[in-house]
Amino acid sequence: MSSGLVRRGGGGGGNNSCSSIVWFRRDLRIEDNPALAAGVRAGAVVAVFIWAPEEEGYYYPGRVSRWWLKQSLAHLDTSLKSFGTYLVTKRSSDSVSSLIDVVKSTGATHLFFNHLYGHYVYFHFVDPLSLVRDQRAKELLTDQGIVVQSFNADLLYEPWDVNDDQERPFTTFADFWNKCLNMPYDPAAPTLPPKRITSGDVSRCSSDILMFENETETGSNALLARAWSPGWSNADKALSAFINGPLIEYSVNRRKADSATTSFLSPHLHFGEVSVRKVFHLLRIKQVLWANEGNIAGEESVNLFLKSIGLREYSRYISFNHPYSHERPLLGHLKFFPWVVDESYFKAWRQGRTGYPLVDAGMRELWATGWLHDRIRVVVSSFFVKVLQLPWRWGMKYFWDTLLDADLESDALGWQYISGTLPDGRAFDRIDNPQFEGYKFDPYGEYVRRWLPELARLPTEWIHHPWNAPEPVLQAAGVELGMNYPSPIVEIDAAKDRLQESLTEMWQLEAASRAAIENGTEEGLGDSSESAPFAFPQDIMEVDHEPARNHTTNLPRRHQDQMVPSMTSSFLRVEESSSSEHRNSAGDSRQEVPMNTNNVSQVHHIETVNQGGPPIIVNNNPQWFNNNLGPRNMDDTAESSSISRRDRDGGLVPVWSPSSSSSSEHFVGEENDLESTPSYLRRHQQSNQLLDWRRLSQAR
DNA sequence: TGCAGGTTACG
DNA sequence: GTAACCTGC
Repeated sequence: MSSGLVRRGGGGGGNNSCSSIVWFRRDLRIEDNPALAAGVRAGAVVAVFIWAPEEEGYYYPGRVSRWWLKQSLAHLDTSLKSFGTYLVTKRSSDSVSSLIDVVKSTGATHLFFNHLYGHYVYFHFVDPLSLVRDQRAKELLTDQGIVVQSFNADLLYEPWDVNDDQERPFTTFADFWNKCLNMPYDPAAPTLPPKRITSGDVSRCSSDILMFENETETGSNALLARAWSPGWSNADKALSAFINGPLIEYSVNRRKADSATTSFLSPHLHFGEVSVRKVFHLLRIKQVLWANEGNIAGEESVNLFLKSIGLREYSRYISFNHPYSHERPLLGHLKFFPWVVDESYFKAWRQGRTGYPLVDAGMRELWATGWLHDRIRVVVSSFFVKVLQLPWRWGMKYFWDTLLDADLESDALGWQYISGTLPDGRAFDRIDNPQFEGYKFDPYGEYVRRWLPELARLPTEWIHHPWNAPEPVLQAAGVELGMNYPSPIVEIDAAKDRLQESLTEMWQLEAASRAAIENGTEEGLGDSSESAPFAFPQDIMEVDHEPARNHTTNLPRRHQDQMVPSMTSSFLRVEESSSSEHRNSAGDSRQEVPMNTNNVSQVHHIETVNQGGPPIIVNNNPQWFNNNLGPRNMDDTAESSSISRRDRDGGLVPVWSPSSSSSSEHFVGEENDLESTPSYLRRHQQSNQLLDWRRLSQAR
């Protein structure tokens, strides 16, 4: 494996300069990579990637996402070789112990890595937030005598640096983004790649071969390489191509479902192949240029594209401030929404057999390519939540499993926005009509015809509502509704009525639970303890199933936001714990941050039958995250925060603690939430506590 | 210029 | 559905 061409300093050569481990994660790039730059500055570098999908718990990456990762790592390795070293790869179920192994076998004295801000669902450590895990990694390695330093490479501004006038986190996107654009200091300017990288001593550090796909998957992935070129230098080319090409027309074209006028940067950004700060930087240059030229449309385009960058930032911001946002609605009342638990609906949606052409075209494109235009993501997810009224987390999980740019933070934000569970999200009771949206995003029906060949001969007049087409028209087009293309599985009008009823029920339950709390009737209408576990059959991906129709009565409904059926292979069962256990596990012991605690008792994963995939951790009670979160090593908030502004890299990271956003009226509904006894909102009174990581690492 | 009425966008 | 925005009198 060590075919390193130019292994300068290899084989014990790093005699007087120290050797650093650079831990690559979702920052698979050479350019503008602060951790790598720090390693190069310090001396010799051992570049490491650790594949530990078990640490993603429930969110094992989907097939196409793994394909991308594989290509991206190969690309990175090739680059590193040309710079003078190569990528050490490790297969692990525990990143931190693998890091320690690498430290021992290379004699490294430093570890550098870049922050992740996302959700993190690791069974052993039980943390909702990557930063918390990273802090723990830092402490363990510091105890081993390693100097550890971490950096921001993924965001324009660290989440804890963007606050309102009262130093509280924002709860709406527009305010957040406005603040970002008007910060007193610019985002750090992107840096150039190092000139060369001196390799650390990797002679005694073996690499593992990483398996990212099985044989079937290799076949399914064969076509991806035609459309996509993963890897950081390709990402850079894609960025230039977009900025010098389609960007100027972005404001005009961005709504077309079918167009190639979006940036296609999202998978590159997800894996950190391109630095968002570089994107921002180049956009600003164009913005200034076009503003000077009086090019209004160009300026507008930059602003709009910047906004989508801003949404990505905001998704990390939300994850940081609300570590459960991938699991549960940010507005508590949605917990009482009676979701329709109907797998045949779910299946029809996945297979693109809902009877609504725009939705179906989107779902088939997603399945076939792993890609979906942003507008169509909104259409299919909105249909999922509002028309089918399926639990939003199912849809989110399906996106996670199928999207090439699957990104838990962005997708959680998107689904919550669609579900109306953000203060600035869409209204609950708004149903978008796929027929009208069809003519908006795909006015000539070209997109539908591409993905639904059975409708290809239908005239544009009827393409988005074939159920209204006269029989002779259908016949001429070879369309037999209910036979080769389904009739709508749910009528929009019926969905509207049903949605109204559900919302009424939701508000009633919410009021009742509020009343129960005020009366001290503790559990009130608590739903968690009585929601039955939800098992899923294995046939989910079959293609030839005729979706069930006309479920107008007796729809199975649940009030809890169910755990997601696994799309890949698993048959899952969740064992409930008693609600008193919930309270206990959640309510106490937050001062201590036990290290290396195996909280099996809190984790209700009982049965996972799972073919070759990673162990899947199942839990439908998000509280289990809570019990070992907590501040330690706190600094004075104000002081630390001012330091962090001056010295952005490698220094300050706050210990996660719930944000103060619940004091905003927006989240007030959650405040009295009985099921979420230890609700992150309940603990909002605390502000983010800052921890000086550098202090830890300087204890050398 | 000011207002009514229509249109668009909405993270 | 609402609020900002545009248009025509």
